Amino acid sequence: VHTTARLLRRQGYAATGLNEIVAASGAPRGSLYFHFPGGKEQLAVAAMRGAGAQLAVGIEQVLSSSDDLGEALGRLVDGLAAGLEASGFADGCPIATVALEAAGTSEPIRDAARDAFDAWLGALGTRLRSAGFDGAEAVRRATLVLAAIEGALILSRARRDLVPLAAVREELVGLCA
Amino acid sequence: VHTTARLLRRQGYAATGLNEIVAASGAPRGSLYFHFPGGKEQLAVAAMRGAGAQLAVGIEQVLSSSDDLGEALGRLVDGLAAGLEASGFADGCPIATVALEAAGTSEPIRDAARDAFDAWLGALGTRLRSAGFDGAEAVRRATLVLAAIEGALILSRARRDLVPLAAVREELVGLCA
Amino acid sequence: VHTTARLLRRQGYAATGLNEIVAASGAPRGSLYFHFPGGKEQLAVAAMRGAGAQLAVGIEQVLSSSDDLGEALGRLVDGLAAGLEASGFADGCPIATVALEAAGTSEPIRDAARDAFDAWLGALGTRLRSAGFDGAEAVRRATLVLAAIEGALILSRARRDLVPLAAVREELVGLCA
Amino acid sequence: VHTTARLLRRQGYAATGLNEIVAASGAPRGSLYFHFPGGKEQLAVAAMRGAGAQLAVGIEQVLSSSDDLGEALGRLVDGLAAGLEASGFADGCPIATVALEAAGTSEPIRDAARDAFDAWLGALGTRLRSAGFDGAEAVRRATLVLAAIEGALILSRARRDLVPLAAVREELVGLCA
DNA sequence: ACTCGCGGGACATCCCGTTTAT
DNA sequence: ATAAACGGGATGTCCCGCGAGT
Repeated sequence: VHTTARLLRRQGYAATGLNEIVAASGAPRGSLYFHFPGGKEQLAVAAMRGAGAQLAVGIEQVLSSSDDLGEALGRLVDGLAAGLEASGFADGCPIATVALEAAGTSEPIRDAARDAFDAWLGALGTRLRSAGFDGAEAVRRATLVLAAIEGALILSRARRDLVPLAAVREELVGLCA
Repeated sequence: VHTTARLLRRQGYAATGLNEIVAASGAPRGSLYFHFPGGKEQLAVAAMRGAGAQLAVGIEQVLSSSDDLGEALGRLVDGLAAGLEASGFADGCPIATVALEAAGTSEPIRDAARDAFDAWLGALGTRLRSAGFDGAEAVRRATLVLAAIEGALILSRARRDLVPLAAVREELVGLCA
Repeated sequence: VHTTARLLRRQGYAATGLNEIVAASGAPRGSLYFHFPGGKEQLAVAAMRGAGAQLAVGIEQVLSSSDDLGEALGRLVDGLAAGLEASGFADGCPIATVALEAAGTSEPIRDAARDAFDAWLGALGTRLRSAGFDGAEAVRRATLVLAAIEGALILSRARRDLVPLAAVREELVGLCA
Repeated sequence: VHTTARLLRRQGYAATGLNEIVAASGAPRGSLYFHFPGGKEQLAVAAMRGAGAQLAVGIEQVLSSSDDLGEALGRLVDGLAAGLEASGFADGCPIATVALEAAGTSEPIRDAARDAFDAWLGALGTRLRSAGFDGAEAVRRATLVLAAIEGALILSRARRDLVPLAAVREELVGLCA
């Protein structure tokens, strides 16, 4: 399950074979359809929900690590950038890749993606409100922050350097200071 | 070729079969490897470069359609949002989907994605400079704008509504006014 | 066990999965290999022997229901035809389907099939002798009757109508009057 | 294709794997779905139609090999018995096995079985009419002959001896002399 | 410039038999 | 005697890339 999340994050849904998952995880092939009768789709949903919840916790921790909003956001982007670089620009957003290719095909996967994004948006919005943004503006600004980070992860993966992430970091910190 | 771009935009690289492409396009099956000896990868690269160049032209046109920067950016997002909604939330960014899943696998595809993003970034940067941003800041702000739009397209596809795009539009317009 | 017989009669041995049996019967999955350590084969043999013995009793009852041999045979065919039609041409001979596909593979299954056929042949032979046929001729005629009925069940299932069974019924009644 | 017919005759539809067919025939695995886009079912139908037509020709030849009806029928049964014994009681009717197990599942297979049986019935009926049977009686008697032969093939395969076939042969010859 | 067919290697699914716990 | 989980093999399907034969 955890292995599935890692592979999905790097390769996406269609490019990740079930054989690859069982080979990489060491899990028994036959047990898969016992635990996940829904097959590949159900497995992907489970992996996405797990990764989404885990990252939500991480986001909340980082955002509450500093009283200064700009510093908190900066640390958030820095953490993602560090993870991306450490993996050789393989580990971007664990949800976005699958969401983009399977959103039009599978409703359960789309739901899992939406829920993950909503959780992250909620954490960002809460932090923004605690920094003085009022309700509606906090939601819009949180959406901008999340979208900009997601987009910067794509750009950085395509370029294999951290320049886009760094630029977005600067801008976001400047905006929210 | 054009059909390939449409399918890749919606389904991504691995989920799009060669049979599907030839069936949807009506093109002769055998001549594919005459025109594209590199096979599926080369075909995808061609589709991405075509779509990237086409969208670059579109971006430049919209950005130069108004002297007011905020209005120009607003129109850009509106155009993308209209296309997304018209396609039933199927047609997002024609590059991002493939870039995310194949960036770690195929270098030519990654190059094509980077070139497309660079072209769009260049158009945005030029427009920002003409609106008064100085060199380095223009590049950073252009990166923020592109990243935010890319991210908002992902969020909107996952939610099947235009709320994230609208929020990002408001924020970007406010920022660049 | 009884469920197994029903499924085997309709689908044959290889097409009937163990999962299907436990799902259809509501029996506990784990106790199957307690009662039938031999697995699927032993289960099939038990089902065949049960169905064979049950049908042997039915045949004897029908054959002894009339002093007139022709009338008795006619009732036998009528009963089978009614069962076939009532099941939507799904329930033919409970032995023949499995016998044909597994005869070359599994000796226990072949034995069970042979025993069932022998029991039915014995009942027919006894009735024919009581109607005046002498020993050797009774056996041959019983074989003809059983074979013709088996064959007619196949033809009727393939056609989804009772015409072949009716034709064979007429001929057999005429022959044995 | 021809290999498919042989395997289906011996093992039936569900027990015959596609792997087994391609291994036994030497045909390329990937070409299979080019020639038979319908997959296993279409392949089985083709095999059944081929075997049915071939056997129809054989039946007509044997039936016209003698002016004496009883002798012609005797030769027909003898030929089938010889083939059955020569194959170690593996090659029975090439249609019946598949018909029994797939008749309830696949309409194309049922159609192919019905057509084969009809062709054989037609050949038998024609021969019976030429021997003096009138129309309706010829059809009924032909049905009896075919059904008895089919049934005797089942009984002989289950017993692994030719006794049932020999008995049916005697009876049929006696009946039609 | 295009068709037909080859070729073999995945793919996701599901099966049957078993062990491990109660 | 029941249940959950293991284990690996086999299923039918379909894919992508390449040749001969026009």
